[in-house]
Amino acid sequence: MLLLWLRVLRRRFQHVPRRVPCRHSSRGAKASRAGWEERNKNSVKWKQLEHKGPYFAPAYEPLPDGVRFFYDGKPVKLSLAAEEVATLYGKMLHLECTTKEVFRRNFFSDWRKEMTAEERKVITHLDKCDFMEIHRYFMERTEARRTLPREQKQKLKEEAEELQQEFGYCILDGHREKIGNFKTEPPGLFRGRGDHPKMGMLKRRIMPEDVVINCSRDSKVPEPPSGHQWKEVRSDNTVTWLAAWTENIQNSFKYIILNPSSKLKGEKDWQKYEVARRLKGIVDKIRAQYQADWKSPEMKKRQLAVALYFIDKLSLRTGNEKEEGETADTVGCCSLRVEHVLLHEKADGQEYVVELDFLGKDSIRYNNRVTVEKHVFQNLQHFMEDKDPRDNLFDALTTASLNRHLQDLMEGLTAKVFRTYNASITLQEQLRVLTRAEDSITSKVLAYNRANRAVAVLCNHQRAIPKTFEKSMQKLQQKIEAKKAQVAEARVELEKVKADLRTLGDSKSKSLLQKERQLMKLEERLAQLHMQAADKEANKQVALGTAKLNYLDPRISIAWCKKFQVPIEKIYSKTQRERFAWAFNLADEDFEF
DNA sequence: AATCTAACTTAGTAGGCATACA
DNA sequence: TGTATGCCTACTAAGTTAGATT
Repeated sequence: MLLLWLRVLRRRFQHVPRRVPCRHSSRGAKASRAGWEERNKNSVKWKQLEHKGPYFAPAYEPLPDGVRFFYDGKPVKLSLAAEEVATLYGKMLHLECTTKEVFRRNFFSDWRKEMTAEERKVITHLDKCDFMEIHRYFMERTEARRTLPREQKQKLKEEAEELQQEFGYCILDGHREKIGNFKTEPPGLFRGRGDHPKMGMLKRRIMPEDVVINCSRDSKVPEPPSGHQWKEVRSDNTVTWLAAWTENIQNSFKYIILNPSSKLKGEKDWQKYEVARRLKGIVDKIRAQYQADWKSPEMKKRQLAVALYFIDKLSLRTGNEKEEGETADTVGCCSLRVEHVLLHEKADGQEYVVELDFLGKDSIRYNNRVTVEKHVFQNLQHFMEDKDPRDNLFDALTTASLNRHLQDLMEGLTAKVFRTYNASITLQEQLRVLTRAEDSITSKVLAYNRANRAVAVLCNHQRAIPKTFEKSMQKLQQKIEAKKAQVAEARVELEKVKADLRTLGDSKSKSLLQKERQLMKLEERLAQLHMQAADKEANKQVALGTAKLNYLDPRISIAWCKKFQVPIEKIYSKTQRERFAWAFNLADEDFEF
């Protein structure tokens, strides 16, 4: 107990890098020194790093006098601290999370901590709190900003740009690089995903005193805001972050990091895909091995073989253990429980069907039925025998042991590489199947999106159905109906011209040709609309962006664009092109993943 | 060997913004 | 010229991995 407490204390008040010792610290044993220096040399991320430190969220601005908080029907003037937290809740009143019991309980408990003793005595039930005026005030403010005259908006934009120029860049090894997030996160109420036990807790304001600055020794050290000081200034060139602080919800670090367009990030991205390409070279061997291991007499080996099969075939995440009660209950491959698996000897006319149904990352549901080999099926039956629904399916397996095994198979191989590999190889293959050189650019882009979608489905990248989906779908249907009518009309006209032609001779043959061409065009357009509608429906719940940004080797897409003369702008937005800048010189039209 | 956790990648969403449309 | 629409980006939560510690 005491030990635990000490650990918590240390976690709270120190910020000691544990992975790589500070490069200036003296080393003990001489024998380990060479190894350390070797490792350290590889892990040096920069020689020079200079920046202005984070930009802090604006101080709290008290509510104007006309905006009141009511308790039990009576207006109550809150202390500044209590008022600030009340506004955080009031702003969110229109969101569903404020109706959730856990959210309300956590919020109220944390809010009471900010109250004066006096307030705490009076405000004892959230049900009796009325934030309506606060809510209205913030909604009106948002609305006012939205309807600001053009030149005012322009001015705000310029101010934002100025801020970006001042705080949004750093110097890294002589190059001016964009920072990803140069602002500290403002205080707010924690919005976990899914059934998060901590939703509604107060995420406290970050002060300069919380922030560790990382920059090179000889650089201009950023100035803390006046009257304040940094928690620490250090110079650790084995890490890539510029500043860091501990957040109070999970007690973990938050970092100020570089933008994906930076050289450092780009190189890392390139490396990631190179590892995945190396996997391509030995994946057959790995598959053969895990298939053989399904028959191993060792339970451990069989569990590993079946888990790896899932990771490979279904592109599941590895699935680390999580501390119960600290986060939403979600799982990945290694943390699957018996309750997440259903075995069907026969289903949908197939033998050996496995049904997986669980909440994965971000509490997104994974629900899939898949036919497996008999050995896999029998192994699963065995793994589930005499277990409770809440027991782990792979009880003899951890992510660490899995990754250790993979590391032995190939340097740099970890479980997530399979996701990258399968995603990229699927894109390449689908592009090959779906692209027709003679198609229009529009059709080719459609084909690309379909290939992208195949990957997104594989990786289970979902999104909420867009709020306007039904409406815009209806609109598209109307367009289709209108086009159908046009086609019908064109047909009638064509028939009429044909009839005229028979009675009046060939004097109108030119008009016949014209009508035929017109009909064809309309039919083509109708077919296109049908395709668009089918695509829209298929995309309803599928998020394409995640795969595009994180799993698909950009060289595949760039090569495809070059080969089929599709402008890259049709595939990548401006920021995406900046992010993938590293790939443009590395991919000619016959690049193969 | 198990556990912890720093540092990094991967993830969905809200809302801003540009563009199409009336 | 204002409004609806759909795309894009900022934001930040939630994963993975591996070195250090116990």
